[in-house]
Amino acid sequence: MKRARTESSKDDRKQFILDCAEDIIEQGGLKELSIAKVGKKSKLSIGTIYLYFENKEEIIGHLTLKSRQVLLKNFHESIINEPNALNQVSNFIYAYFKFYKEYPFYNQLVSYYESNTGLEEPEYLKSASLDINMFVVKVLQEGKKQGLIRQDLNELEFSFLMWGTAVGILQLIDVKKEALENNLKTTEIDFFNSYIQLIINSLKK
Amino acid sequence: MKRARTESSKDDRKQFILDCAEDIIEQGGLKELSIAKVGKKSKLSIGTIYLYFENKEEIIGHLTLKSRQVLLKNFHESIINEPNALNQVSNFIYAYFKFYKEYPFYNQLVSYYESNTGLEEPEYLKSASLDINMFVVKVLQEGKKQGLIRQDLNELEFSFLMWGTAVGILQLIDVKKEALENNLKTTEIDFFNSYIQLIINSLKK
Amino acid sequence: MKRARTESSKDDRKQFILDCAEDIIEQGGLKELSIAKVGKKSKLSIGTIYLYFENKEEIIGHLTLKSRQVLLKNFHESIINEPNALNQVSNFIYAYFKFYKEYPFYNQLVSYYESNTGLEEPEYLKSASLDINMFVVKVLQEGKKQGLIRQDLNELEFSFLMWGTAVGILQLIDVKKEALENNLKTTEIDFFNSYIQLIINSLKK
Amino acid sequence: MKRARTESSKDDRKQFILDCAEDIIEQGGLKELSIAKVGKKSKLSIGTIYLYFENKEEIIGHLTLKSRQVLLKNFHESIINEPNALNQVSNFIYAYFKFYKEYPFYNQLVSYYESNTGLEEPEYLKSASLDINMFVVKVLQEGKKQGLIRQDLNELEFSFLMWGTAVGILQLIDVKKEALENNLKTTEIDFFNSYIQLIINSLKK
DNA sequence: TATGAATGAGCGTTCATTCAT
DNA sequence: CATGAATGAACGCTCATTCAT
Repeated sequence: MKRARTESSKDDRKQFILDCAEDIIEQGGLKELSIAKVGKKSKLSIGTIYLYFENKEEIIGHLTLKSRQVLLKNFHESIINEPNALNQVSNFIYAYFKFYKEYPFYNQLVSYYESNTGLEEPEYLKSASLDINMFVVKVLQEGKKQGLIRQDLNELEFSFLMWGTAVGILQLIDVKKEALENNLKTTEIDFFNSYIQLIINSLKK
Repeated sequence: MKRARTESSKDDRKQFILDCAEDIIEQGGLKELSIAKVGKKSKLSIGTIYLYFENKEEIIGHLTLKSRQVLLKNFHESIINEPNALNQVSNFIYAYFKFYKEYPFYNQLVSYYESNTGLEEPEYLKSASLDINMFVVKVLQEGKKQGLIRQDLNELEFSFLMWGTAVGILQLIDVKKEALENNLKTTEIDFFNSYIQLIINSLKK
Repeated sequence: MKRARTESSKDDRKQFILDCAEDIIEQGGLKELSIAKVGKKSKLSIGTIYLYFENKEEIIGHLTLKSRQVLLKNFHESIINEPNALNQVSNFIYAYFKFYKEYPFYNQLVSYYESNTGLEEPEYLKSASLDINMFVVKVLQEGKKQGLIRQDLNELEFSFLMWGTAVGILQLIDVKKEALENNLKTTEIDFFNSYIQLIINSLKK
Repeated sequence: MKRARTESSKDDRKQFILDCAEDIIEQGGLKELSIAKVGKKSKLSIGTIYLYFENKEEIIGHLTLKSRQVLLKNFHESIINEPNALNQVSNFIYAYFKFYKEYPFYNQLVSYYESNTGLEEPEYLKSASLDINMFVVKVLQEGKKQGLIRQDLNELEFSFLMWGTAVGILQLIDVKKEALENNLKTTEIDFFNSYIQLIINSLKK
């Protein structure tokens, strides 16, 4: 009993630290995150931060985890009340766009392991990642059942294709915003809708 | 004559420094690039580096420019002797895959300006970027003429869609290599070919 | 209690760092002051210095403030037991001479903000500066009351005149010491006394 | 003959380099002066600069010399057509004010030896300095003859007093400009005129 | 005479991590 | 559990001076 309470209060503290770290990133990007700043924001000492997390990387890992969980939750919410599987696809891709607008630092977290450590993702991150894949797979399977999606589709493969292309498109929107506006004379949202159409068309029979 | 030799030796030195910088990035990512390390690798003093480049950003800018030029060159080479425009598309997308394998740090360079400085890309980088877009546009226009590509296609928009999605797919291949192998039981190259198919299908009439 | 002790030890450390910085300036001028040198002198690491001061400027600011406070204290002490306001003037100008001999780097600190940063002095420095002016003003007012100083004197203006001329005379004594001795056949102290006479005469009725 | 021509052309070159150095200081203060910048401005190589001057200090020394010579020339010009010696004093002090406004970097040069090297001034600087003193001495002697200046005045001593106080007043005007305006509600020129009056009054019988 | 490439110690500043309390 | 002072290597960058040509 006592253990349980302690554990939970430890988790609360952990979560609190993560929230503070998130605030910092939200305001200035991943490069602004430092342990000292987390300490200041949380009003905990630096040493205490290291009591709950082994190192900075672990904090970033947990933030990544959390953001993936939030993303999946958003995906689920985006399709309730929408029976048509193809529309569901549109919906959750669009949910990703909104998610990215709300957490613009998300891709920085996602690409953290690749660009900043060269290390593999830890197991819990892989797992959260696969959860998202499985969500997509289920929607695509339902689409097949509904006869809206071509039968020869490899759902899991397509889930990876969607994941990769969506991340890339959002990065491009971020980095090339000006080029899109000046050369293509389009808006972010119109461009993203073209991307959604690209995906939808390649799913149809 | 003497002038020409001197200028060229200065350019050689510049190129040598860039090569060293590239080596460093190749081995440890953009975050590993520091002037001191370039100095060590090139066996030049720190001051000498600054004789050839005004600051670190200029080095990164040159590397980015060079990689874009190489990419465009690869694109051009990938389509000579291939008359069919749709095949040309396959070819240059695949050329991008090969390019990325050779310059795996490429995307880090691309996103450098946004994520690390908050500044816009300098004009010469934007221009090199647009050159690539225009290459793609021309191939797509030719495809329309050949009756292989749907007439309602917005070529420039599609060039951006290709750019963004291809970058994302290659990143995913890098980061999720293991997941692709373990869960999807596929190879990088097969997965990338699926991506090419996705693009080709969405171009066809 | 514990808090008080901690706070005071932090202040002690701060003061210790300032003392080390002062030593360095005293030995080689303001241009010799560097954080690394302060670290070496204090046997603290560079990082520790930055634990107590935000940046080098803050260190210089504190030294400047301290020296102004010491100067004012010396002024006060120089006039106790001296009822005659004109004598008080002589006394505190002479106190400035002694102060400058003890803190020969003083003028370098004063002109630091203008010549080295182009920035204005921070408010607390301006305030300490004005305190000194107001001390002078009070003495001059008292001199008027005593009928020793001409009634048409603008006290505040004269306090600035004294400030400026005294600084200049002491600088000259420093830089032209040899010329004073060789050409003028006088000593520092005699020359400075002539300056005091100049001031006193221009105050008299 | 040939030697003479060579020497003179060498002097021309030296002068040209000094002019370039002066331009740089004029634009950004003494701290902006670097040999590389002088090289760029003069379109001479760094090595060539070192052919004409042993080190940076020597350049600064020569600039100081030149400015003292210009100052003396201005002093002379300020008193022609003015027979009254007391007015001559006013005139040349005011000429100093104008000189300082035109060459605001002047005091930086003057105090360079003290604050930046701790070394004595070289002989040629001392000599130029004494020339200025002697100019003042002559005017003061003339004033005595004219019966306008008190007979007990030590002219040489007073020339040093003037020199020191004037430099100090101009420094104060520079550094404390804001304080003068905000607290004293006066202008530079009015304040400087008060200083002139202070000097004139202390000269009078 | 003239060049200018090269040096390298130095600068102010940051920050992940440790550890004695 | 919790603290936070302390570390020190690393960063990007500057610049007076040297020296081989």
